[in-house]
Amino acid sequence: MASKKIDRNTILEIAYQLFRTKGYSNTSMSDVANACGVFKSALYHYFLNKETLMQEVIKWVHNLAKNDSLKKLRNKDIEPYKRLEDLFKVLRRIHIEEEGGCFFGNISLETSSQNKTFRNLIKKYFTDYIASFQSLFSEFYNSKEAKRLAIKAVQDIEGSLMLSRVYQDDSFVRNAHDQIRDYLP
Amino acid sequence: MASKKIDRNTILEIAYQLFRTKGYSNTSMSDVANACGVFKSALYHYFLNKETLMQEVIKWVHNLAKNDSLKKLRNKDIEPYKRLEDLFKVLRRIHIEEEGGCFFGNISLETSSQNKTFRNLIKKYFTDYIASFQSLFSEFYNSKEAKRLAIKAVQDIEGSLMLSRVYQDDSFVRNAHDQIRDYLP
Amino acid sequence: MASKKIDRNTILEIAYQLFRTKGYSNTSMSDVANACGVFKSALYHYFLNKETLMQEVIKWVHNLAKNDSLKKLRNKDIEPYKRLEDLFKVLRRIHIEEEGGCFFGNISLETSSQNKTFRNLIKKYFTDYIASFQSLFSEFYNSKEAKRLAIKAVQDIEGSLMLSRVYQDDSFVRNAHDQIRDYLP
Amino acid sequence: MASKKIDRNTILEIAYQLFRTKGYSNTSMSDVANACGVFKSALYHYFLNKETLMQEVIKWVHNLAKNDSLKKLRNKDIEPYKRLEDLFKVLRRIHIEEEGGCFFGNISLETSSQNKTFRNLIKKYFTDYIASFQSLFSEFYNSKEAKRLAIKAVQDIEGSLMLSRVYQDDSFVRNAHDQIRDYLP
DNA sequence: AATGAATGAGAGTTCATTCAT
DNA sequence: TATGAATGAACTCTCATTCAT
Repeated sequence: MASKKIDRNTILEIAYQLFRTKGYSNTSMSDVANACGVFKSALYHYFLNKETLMQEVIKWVHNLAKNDSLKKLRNKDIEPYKRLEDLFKVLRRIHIEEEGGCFFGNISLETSSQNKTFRNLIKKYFTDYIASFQSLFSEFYNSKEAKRLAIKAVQDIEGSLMLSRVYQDDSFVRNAHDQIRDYLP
Repeated sequence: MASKKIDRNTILEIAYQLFRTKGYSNTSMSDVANACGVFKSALYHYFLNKETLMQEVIKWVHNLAKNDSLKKLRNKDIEPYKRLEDLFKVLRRIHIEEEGGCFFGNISLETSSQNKTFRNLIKKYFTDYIASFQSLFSEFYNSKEAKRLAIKAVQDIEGSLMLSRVYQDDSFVRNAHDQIRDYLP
Repeated sequence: MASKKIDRNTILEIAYQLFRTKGYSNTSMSDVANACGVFKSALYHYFLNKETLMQEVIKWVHNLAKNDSLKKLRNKDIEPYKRLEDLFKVLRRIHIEEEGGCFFGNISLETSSQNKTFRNLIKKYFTDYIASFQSLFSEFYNSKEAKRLAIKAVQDIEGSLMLSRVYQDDSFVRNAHDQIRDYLP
Repeated sequence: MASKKIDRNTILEIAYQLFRTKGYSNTSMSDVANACGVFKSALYHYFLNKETLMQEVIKWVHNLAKNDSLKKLRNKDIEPYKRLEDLFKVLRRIHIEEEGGCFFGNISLETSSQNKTFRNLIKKYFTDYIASFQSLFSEFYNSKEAKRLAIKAVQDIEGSLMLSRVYQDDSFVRNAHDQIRDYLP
């Protein structure tokens, strides 16, 4: 709790990890401050309030995914199978190794019925997520079918993450990844 | 808040609806007491604390499903297609018409990483849920394949509920139901 | 801060004294709780929030005055001069001996421009206050003139209280009382 | 909040308006900084702390009045009636048109019982205020009577401002002005 | 002078829980 | 059993103020 200079992005990253693993309601501003090694009031220098912090976290994570893993899905210089495999590798690292599952999946069920702004931001993420899968599948299917498969993929991943979380067993997620891989011809 | 004789089961039902729609952390004992028309302290006559209340709620809902909708899935006196359709009708009523999605799905992502007891109770529910689907599918497939499809079904339903919640659009759930129906030959 | 049973009216009385002497913004719920010998949270058992507490305090003081000193002003069984003198005695006790001036005067300048509800409650008090004076003066003047004098009286009292407060000198208030006494023929 | 060169007098003027309309306790250093378009910490270059700022504001306003409106009251080159009328015009502009009433009246009831320094500064203002009226009335009455009327005038003005504030009705102030005008023969 | 970050106390409020009646 | 009051910790957020740059 010493006098530490803290960076806005560092707060976002730390808050992200807490919100992802503990949930939004169950994470206090004190939790965030302590994890940052900063006084609670310092957080309010960067963010208007807890709600705003959460919104910024959501946007930040979304942006990170957009410019990295989701972007790669669309990169036609790489073989489709390889692209899928690369994404799954990232997802397994985030969702399984780091534990706590998918940030968006977790918070969507907790917050989307309470807070319209959150829901809209989460929606934007899922729309991008689905669109990226669709882009990949479009290389093999027509637009409509590609979209159907993309939705199915996201749905499968999120559903499997839930079961993996409950059963503390990665195999659900791994199986979901396998199934999605089979969408490619 | 008046002097109302309240029944233990009524508390469970009311608490269930609150936990389902608002989440566990976001529902206070005051919320429950108010919704029950009872003083907060009265709740502590029936339940040791909030955690216990939640556990009892989980068991209660599980039992209700077990003795009703899940039971029916196994009833060979009724045509398999009809059984599925009946279940989906119930699910749509609970998940969509009453809004707020699936209690177990919602709370599993919120609480299962925080509270081992909750997770184990939720696990038992999903095990029963999957087993009931498996029982149905066993009438057409071998045991292993039936289990695979059962897991897929539950996964699809929960994944689709998440998307329906985020997009405020029932079609994801309806499509999931359609897909599962197609598992039957 | 021990386990003390506290009475709602006691809270109102204690809060009244604090708000009167320290002002509304400058009196914290902790101040009130400490003065009551009660935990802060206990106050919220009786009052929704600080604003509500203040509103209830205003109503309570108004009612007290209405049923006591203001009522006596209208009592025709007593000689007019005596009635005025009795009121002034009470005012001097409250405003001067107990120090801190007039609750309504003090809070009206502090809060009436910020909070519409407060202002309306304060307005009701002053309307009653003026009406009581008017009732007395009506025994000697026509209605319109009685009202004019009543307003003048209240205005004089409040203005003199301000000067008495600033100069720490009772004579302003005493002079105001003398002037009002001269309104009677 | 941008990098603005701010002038000490500008801060005083802005702080004055805030303290006058919102009250001392209810105006934060942040409020002042925001209204000035300056960082909070910049204020501490000009003023030791909030208390000092307030003291300087009081002195500044007092000085302004002293060298302007109060000074004019004593100017025998102008007809007494005209002088009074000029003052009232200024008072109406400040108290009514700009809303929020009289700075000194407002803060005297809020702060004079809490802070001795404030009270003494406010006292000095009222002493000057009364003396100016006295100077005018001395042209028609002996010293003692002139002082009595001067006090009455200030008292009336402040009392009427309170009622005008509570009733959101200028007529109290206007009537007070009319009454004072009648002190002149 | 001025910035922008940090401080630490304290504001109002809500929480789960306990206890005397 | 049920009530209504009290508890004490924790919550979100704001305050006046300080400090390194």
